[in-house]
Amino acid sequence: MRTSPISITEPVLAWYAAHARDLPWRAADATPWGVLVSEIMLQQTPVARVLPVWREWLARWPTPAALAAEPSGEAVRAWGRLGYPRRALRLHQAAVAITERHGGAVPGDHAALLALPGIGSYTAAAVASFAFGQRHAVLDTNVRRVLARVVTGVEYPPKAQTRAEVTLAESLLPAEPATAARWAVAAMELGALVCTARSPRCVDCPVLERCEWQARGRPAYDGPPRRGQSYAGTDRQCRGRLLAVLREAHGPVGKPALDVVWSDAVQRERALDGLIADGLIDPLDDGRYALPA
DNA sequence: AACACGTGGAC
DNA sequence: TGTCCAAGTGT
Repeated sequence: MRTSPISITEPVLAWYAAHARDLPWRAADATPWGVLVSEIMLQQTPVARVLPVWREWLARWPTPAALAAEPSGEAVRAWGRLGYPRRALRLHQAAVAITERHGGAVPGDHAALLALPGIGSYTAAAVASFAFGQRHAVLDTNVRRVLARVVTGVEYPPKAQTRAEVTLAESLLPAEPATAARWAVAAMELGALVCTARSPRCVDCPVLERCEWQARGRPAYDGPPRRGQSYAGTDRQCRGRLLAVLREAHGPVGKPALDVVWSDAVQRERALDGLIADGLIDPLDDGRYALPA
């Protein structure tokens, strides 16, 4: 452990001031709701794909109450092809909860955020930090990779987040809340732009001289193979096809319209049942199917 | 703790 | 072409 907080945070903050991307949810006029929507959309999803959808959402639903007033199916439809559509459903549920329990204002309290559907440890810390300027360890995949390299000296963090990582992230947090919040977003940005998973741009790194991975000669990852997620032919792909039919339809659709998008009937029924169980598709009394009301 | 959960761009 | 990966959460 070759770290004192100042030695890493200072250069990263300076680098961020000069190289941060100009993203709308970081603008001075961004609301906590805008930040929250961005954080949910960005889960496992690249910035470039989120940008246009985020703009549509914020223009259409500028407040949690505006979204809560619409059927959840509208959220699912407007989610488009971002993937993991249950996020849209949970964001709608969160909007309802915020409207009912918090008077329509996104809570700044970490515990209150954590209690909202679809918001876990990372997102609660991110919203509290980015939207409310609070001091929290914000540990996402970018930050975990940066710390693994710079501090621990290995190419990739462990598969599952460890207590040690949380402790390390907390130990690096600047004392001032406002500075801590800037460090949180700066460390993420460094991971997203410079300390990337593949082909890191070490020549552009503000902490190259303090990087333990660099000091060790950038040894390649040595550990159990990192999970490769197959997709073609899976229930996931089948669910995606099924839901796409509903998203693109104007109203309810009959069973045949769903049947034609997947040939394996057993798998198709299983996937449809799953979508219904998840609340992403409503089976109507007349035998047709629709996005949820 | 491991697994399910979408989608598409990059190499 | 297939693999890897992108600001995780819920079970």
